[in-house]
Amino acid sequence: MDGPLIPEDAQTAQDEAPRTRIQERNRAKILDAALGTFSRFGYRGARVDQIAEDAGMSKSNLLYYFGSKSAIYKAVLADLLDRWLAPLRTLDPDGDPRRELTSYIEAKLRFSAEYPEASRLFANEVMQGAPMIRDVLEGPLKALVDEKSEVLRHWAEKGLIRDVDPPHLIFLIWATTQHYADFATQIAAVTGTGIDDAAFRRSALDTLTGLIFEGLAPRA
Amino acid sequence: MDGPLIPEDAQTAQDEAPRTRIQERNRAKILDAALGTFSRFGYRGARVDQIAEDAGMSKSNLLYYFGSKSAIYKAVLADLLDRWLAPLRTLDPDGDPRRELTSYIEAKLRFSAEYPEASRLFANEVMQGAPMIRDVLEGPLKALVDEKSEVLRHWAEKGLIRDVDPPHLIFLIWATTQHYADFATQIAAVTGTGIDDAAFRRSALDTLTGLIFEGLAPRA
Amino acid sequence: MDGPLIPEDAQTAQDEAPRTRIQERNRAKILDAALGTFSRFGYRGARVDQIAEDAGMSKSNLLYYFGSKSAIYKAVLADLLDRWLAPLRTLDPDGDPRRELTSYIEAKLRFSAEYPEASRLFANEVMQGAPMIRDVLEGPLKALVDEKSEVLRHWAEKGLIRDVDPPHLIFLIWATTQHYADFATQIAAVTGTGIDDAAFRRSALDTLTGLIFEGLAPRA
Amino acid sequence: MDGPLIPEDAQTAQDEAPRTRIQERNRAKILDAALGTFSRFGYRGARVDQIAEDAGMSKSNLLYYFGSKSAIYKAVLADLLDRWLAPLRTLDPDGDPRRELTSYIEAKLRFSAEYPEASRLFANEVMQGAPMIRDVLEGPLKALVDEKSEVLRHWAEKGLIRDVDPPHLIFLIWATTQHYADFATQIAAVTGTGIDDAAFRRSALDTLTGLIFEGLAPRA
DNA sequence: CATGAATGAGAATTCATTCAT
DNA sequence: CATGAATGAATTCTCATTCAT
Repeated sequence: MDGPLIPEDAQTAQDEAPRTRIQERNRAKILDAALGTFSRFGYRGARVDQIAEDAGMSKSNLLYYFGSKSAIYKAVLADLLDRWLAPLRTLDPDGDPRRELTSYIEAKLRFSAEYPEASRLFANEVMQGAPMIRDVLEGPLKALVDEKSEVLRHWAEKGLIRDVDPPHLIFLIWATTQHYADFATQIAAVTGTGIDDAAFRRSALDTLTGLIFEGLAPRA
Repeated sequence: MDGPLIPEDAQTAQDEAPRTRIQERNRAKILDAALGTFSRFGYRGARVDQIAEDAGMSKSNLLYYFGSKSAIYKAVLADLLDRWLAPLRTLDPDGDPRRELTSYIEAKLRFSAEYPEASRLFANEVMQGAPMIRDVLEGPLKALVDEKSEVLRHWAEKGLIRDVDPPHLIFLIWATTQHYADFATQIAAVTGTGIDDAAFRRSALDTLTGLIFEGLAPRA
Repeated sequence: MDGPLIPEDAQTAQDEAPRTRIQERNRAKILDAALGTFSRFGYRGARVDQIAEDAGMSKSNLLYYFGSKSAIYKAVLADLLDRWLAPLRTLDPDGDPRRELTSYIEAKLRFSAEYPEASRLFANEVMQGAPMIRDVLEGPLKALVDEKSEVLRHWAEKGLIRDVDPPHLIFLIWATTQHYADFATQIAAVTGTGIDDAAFRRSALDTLTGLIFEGLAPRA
Repeated sequence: MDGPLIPEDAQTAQDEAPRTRIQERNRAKILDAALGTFSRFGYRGARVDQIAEDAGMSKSNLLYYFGSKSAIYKAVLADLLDRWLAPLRTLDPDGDPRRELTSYIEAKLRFSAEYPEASRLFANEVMQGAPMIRDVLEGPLKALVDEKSEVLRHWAEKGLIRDVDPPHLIFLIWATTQHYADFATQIAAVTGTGIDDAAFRRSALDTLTGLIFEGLAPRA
């Protein structure tokens, strides 16, 4: 549960080659541009030309760094998966449930606000059946969910929270927090603003935690 | 707020051409196949060939019915939009909040279970910036959300529910109920089952309504 | 030198079938529409759909009358070829050169004004190498030109006109008179009017005959 | 009245991209092949495949140079328009009318002999309504004709030529000289030779100038 | 007579990728 | 490192023609 969730392509890895400064920078520019394009159009819809242009280099040069379109896609996915999962990992069994969950939700909302494209790319990949990351979902992710479900059950047993089905609670948090990134267009159409607005993010967090906790809290 | 949300192409609609039996059947077969393909690959990723094959006809014949890929896409979208929105429309201001919201959530979950592809297609369209249905989002959808937000505020004033930000509550319901369709792959990877399983749907509904209402209910 | 220059397609001819009133009318509508389309776009550029639409019938029905696109084209060409050649045929060896040539030029200009599309279609066919009417050009047309060249030479011998190369004179008349139909767009762009304007046609005729005859007339 | 009549596509021109040797050669090969094909079949009838084949390169590579069929067509037209117009520009008001007009006619005949395909392409474009070059016809071309018409009127006033309607004289020259290129097929069918034959060109020029000038010359 | 349904052979582009320099 | 040149395998869409009714 430590290393990268997706192993880099052998082709790309080139363990021997200690990357130069310029290589490092170009790889970063490519991954950044690729994230933007893939998140907007999905894997098949994205064009290598556009990624290259956005990255400010020739298509040929881009393919010099990543041998193929799919290699870029995989690299981008690998890059974001770790960050996507990180927040859940920090959920502390020994912490106060309300505090722990609130800070988790807050972290997820922040992620949606800061990396909406990553969120959308992830959603896209999963919606298409997770062809590239199925292994990650069935392996590390499932393990993590199982582990944290245990934490929730543990809390319930101790009477700290009401007894709910842990996975469904986790899904609710994932769904709602991602929604602000993935459906930003719809939200903007309806409310005129979005998650990148601080006040809006605040009210989203308040409403969300309000709903969740007033429901979770054991009654007197 | 009655007619179809997306007007059919003038070209297609023409003089209200009374479609023959065979036309009706072929159009249906095409729309059905198209929904499957578009929902899996998005607009750009979908191939007309495949839609035709899934619909059991030649590509040429398919294009005899719908002049272009984008025409098919629009027709599919128009078809689903109405169904997607229908449940919210039925929310009755004079009904009991718990009963009303529960049946709304149930309807949405049922939609996710019965038409997961439609749900994913909708999500895909919105995630790409809603190029085709932006008007619908900013017009009819916004109007509907505004209207139902009033209902929620009304209920809060009467002390029937706790005072929450209505749009965020609506987003939460949308997000969670769609999640079961859109992220079915991830859910299956983690839980081994999904929304098409009756028991699972039951527990999803219970957990969801449990969380929402115990939090919405005004305290003594 | 009597029958039609292009024999009708065996397929179309159907000697046995004495055409009904309605058949006759539909054939005429088709030929008319076809002339318009072929003259605008050339053979390859023309679309059967459009001809059918212009003729006010279904594509299938059109193909019931003429078995194929090329059959329509041939029929149109045959129709116009005779009319195109007719004027030259009337040049009378025993008439007054000035009167004969003037009325010939006038007839050609009238043809350009009345049937500009026919003129353009003919031009188009010839410019593409006359694939359909090469036989007519090398046979009947050459014969006719030879015959009338003799007339011109005869006139020259009798001292009625100056001695010029007959074919070049004929070409000059063909070229200039057709120009007003074929290059109508260019002429309109430059002069703001065209051959369909009576005054313009008059001045074209006057200038043309003026140039030709003051040059042809033997000097004292 | 100096720069190219049709501005190159912004896309292509970009930063005055200094073309490499190989680019220059390939562009030339393409334009050459395109001229041949377009002139034979017109815009719609021409096939990109064939142009590529004639240019000795793959269709893909051709499209690497010119992004689309229409871009090639425009480039070809732009290339030829200037050359088509050039001769008229040189008509010198202070020169001797007979000498000036003769050398103009000679230049036009030479153009027809050397670039019959260009002539036919131009004719084709105009006959279809000049969709691409209407602006040129209504602007630069009209201006040029107006200017040279003044020259002719000026000559007439000075008694150097007979008083004729200048535009019609210009049309006569255009029509006849182009005729030898555009209707080469017909001319060959009738005479057995054509403008590419030196003797034939000579007799065409003599007959033409003979006709025109004996008519233009003021009588004693 | 007439039309709707269906199709296969094109035709123009698009696009990831390879090659040479 | 970097880029221009080149390509072949798709991919959408067009269009004349055939078939069934």
